[in-house]
Amino acid sequence: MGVKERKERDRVDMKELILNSAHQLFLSKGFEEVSIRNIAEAIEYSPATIYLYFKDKNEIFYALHGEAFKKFNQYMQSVFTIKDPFKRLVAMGEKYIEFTFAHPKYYNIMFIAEAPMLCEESSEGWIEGGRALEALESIVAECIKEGQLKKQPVKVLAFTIWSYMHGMCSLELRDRMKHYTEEEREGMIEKSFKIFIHLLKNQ
Amino acid sequence: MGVKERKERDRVDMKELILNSAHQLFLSKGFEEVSIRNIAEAIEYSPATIYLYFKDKNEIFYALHGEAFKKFNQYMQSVFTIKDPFKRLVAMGEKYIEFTFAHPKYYNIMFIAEAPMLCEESSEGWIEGGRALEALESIVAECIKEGQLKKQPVKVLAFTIWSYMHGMCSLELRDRMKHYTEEEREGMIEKSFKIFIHLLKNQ
DNA sequence: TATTAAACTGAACACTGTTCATTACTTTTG
DNA sequence: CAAAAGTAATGAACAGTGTTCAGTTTAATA
Repeated sequence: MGVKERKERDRVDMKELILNSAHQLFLSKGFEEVSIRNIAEAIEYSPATIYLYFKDKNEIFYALHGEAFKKFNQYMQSVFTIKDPFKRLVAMGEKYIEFTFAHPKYYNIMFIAEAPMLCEESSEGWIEGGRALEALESIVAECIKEGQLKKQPVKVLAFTIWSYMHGMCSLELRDRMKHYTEEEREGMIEKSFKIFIHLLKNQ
Repeated sequence: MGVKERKERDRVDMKELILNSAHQLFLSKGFEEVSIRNIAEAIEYSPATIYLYFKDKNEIFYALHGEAFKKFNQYMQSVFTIKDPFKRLVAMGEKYIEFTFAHPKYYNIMFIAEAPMLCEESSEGWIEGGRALEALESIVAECIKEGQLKKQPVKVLAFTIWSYMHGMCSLELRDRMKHYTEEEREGMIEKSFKIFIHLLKNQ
């Protein structure tokens, strides 16, 4: 009587097959550029079949959104070995920048695209995303406790830092730095990051 | 022999007709949601006609991009009456936030959307956008000269401020603050802005 | 093996941006 | 004024999109 169980396994496998295919296409083509027909063709099924496993295109990319956050958290892992909380904070910022430009397509669905966000709030993608934010908040809290940051509401300060990081990265990703000459632009992000760290510290 | 001139006027008029229609539709429907057929229908021409006046859809929205920046600069005008440069800087930040949430669709094409940016670098849209940035830079320069901001490279510091403003506003616009409870979210932007201003000032 | 249930698909719907041959209109020339 | 030339506008088509659904194929059960 293990039929039901096997069917369930098959369903999960099929979902994974679709997702893997979508993932691969997504990384090579970008977000809006991948079509249901593309995915269907890659796995040699009819486009209609995909709708038996996912509500719509959005649901597929929402799943990728979760994976992107997993990769992001993985990326951050290395900084947690750093003892000094402020140094850890700085390292986290550097890793953030690194991740952004190493995986721009992930960054896009994580923080910029509007499509995949219209989903349920309490599911894998958001949970994984929440973890990253909590990590930042706990570092900020530590920095405050150790007197390396001025005492301030942790959530608000963490959000302020996140805002800056995201603003800078997304302006570059979305090509909004054309006002600057090649020369000015060269190293702008690194210089700005140093300034921001100074702003945080010097008080 | 005023025929050529009249023809040229007609051409400009037609371009304006298309642009106005696109503008209106854009404000009510959003960016990707407006189709060439929508615009054509609104002005009672065939879709193909539009391609006699604009290279593609992108070129149409690039023009709107310029208008958005004009509106933005208009919006900022009021702060220039403020004598004290730091107060002017703060007021500019407040206006920036105000503009973002008063005209989210403008903000989107100005700073977030990737579509209309693939155009020539030295045209109206970018010039108008450059003006806004120059305004910020000159205020920052003034603040430094008057000792209200620590001496630092103007361009980099201005970019840092812009990054923060943009990051915060775009995270909210693109609905990336679901991690926060309604309570936390309430006033988060204002609180963060205050913190950021403190970071800038206290040194 | 016949029946029931689940899985899958072809074709269609209503769209999209864009192109191009053909038609309609306007201006210039003989 | 009529014919030729030039410009403006369009209908229809192309190749694509997300999505739905009636109908077929495949698998499990009685």
